[in-house]
Amino acid sequence: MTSGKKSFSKEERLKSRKEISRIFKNGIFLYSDSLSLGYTYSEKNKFAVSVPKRLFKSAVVRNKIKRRIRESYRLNNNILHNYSTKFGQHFNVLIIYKHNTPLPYQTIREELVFLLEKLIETNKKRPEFL
RNA sequence: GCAGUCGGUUAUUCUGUCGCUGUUUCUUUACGGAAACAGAGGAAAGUCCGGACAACACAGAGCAUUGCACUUCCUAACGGAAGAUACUCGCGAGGGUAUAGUAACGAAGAAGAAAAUAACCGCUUUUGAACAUGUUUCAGAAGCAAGGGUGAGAAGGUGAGGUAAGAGCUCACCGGUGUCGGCGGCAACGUCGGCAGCCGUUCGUCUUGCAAGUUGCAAUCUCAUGUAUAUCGGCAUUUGAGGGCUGCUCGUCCGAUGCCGAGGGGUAGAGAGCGAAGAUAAAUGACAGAUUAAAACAGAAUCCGGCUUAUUUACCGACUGCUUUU
RNA sequence: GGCUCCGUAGUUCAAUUGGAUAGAAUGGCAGAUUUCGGCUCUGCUGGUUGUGGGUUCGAGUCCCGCCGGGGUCA
Repeated sequence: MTSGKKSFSKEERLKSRKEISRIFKNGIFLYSDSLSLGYTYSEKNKFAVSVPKRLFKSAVVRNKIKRRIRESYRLNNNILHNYSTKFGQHFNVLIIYKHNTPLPYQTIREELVFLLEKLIETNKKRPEFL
């Protein structure tokens, strides 16, 4: 695992259409003020972002939000990787943007960190799902 | 100096830390790693046009449908440039819209007498009757487009002659149409002069010329997974039932490895198409600092050429109006 | 990404070749009826025809540009 480096390459992206629809069908969702996090268990940590076209018509705004979320995941994914190497549990994670105005980078990063820690705590409580 | 018109250019750059996509090279048994280079726009947008490219079964002919229609030049085509004419907005520089033909046919609601073969009111002459004997009233005949209200549009306009009253009925000037000739222009057309007949407007059908097969990269092809050329019924039997994502007809082509119907099964991946940006959950970024400020509109998915729309800052060129000074 | 269709009262739909005040049901409001409410009856209200231009004497209708909402294709 490349947990020491702050990278976000093709390997860590959630690409398969099947996996994403599995999250929507069977996944567990956690919420913060402006983000939703859906996840399932898997063999490797993977990550994807979605910003609905319903909220922002402009492609420029949608791209900007996606880049902010992806960047904050890249800088903070060691939270998830450290947990995985310790307990041997991996996740497919999907982040959906909910807020109807584009938020600055700082607040997005704080909310994402909050959600990732919440994800780890709920799984610590329920190890029987392994 | 201020306000404005038209045309054009520009669309940040640099440093540090971390990171993404592609190509090439090096390295490694392999996973991988390192370096170098390249990495959104003037509109990438809207999808409004046209073309390339691809598939479909396009020989060809006729009919229909749709679109376009001033002139010259450029273009593969859309379209563009420069002009012409008419209308229109602006004090102006300038901007916008339209443009083939008129032989034939049709329409123009309400209002108005009448919407093109114009007599309702009215004007004039005349016949008869009435009694109030008149510049009268009533009834009839004939002539008249000068006046009237309506309307987007009313039978060329003004003046004079003329007449019972009137009228392009005649004349002068003006406007418009057709035609002949001169001059200018490659041309559309402009301008000058002569002649003709006095000449309404809008729209549609129609006629002429040119162009157009349809569907679209989620097209299409290959591989992998899966599988089923399953099964049943009907049609047709060598001439034509049926068949086209291709407007209709003729013709042509396919046609038992056929067509139609019933019934039920499987895939949701990869590559080519696809590019010196080139992905396939889809890259071109985040933070800090500097540049006096980095801002507007906005993010490539087959490519190219236009059109239209959105829009910031700075600058350049040509020109217009107003004001002040010389 | 391509192709394609549609925007009329708060809601569901009409409106002849372009022809006059854009109509109907339902809803809302007021009144009558009832002890009160509902049902019922009567009257009123409600539209810049998505938006901006153009053609025309006249545009919901025809033409062009924007805005918004669907459908479809592998």
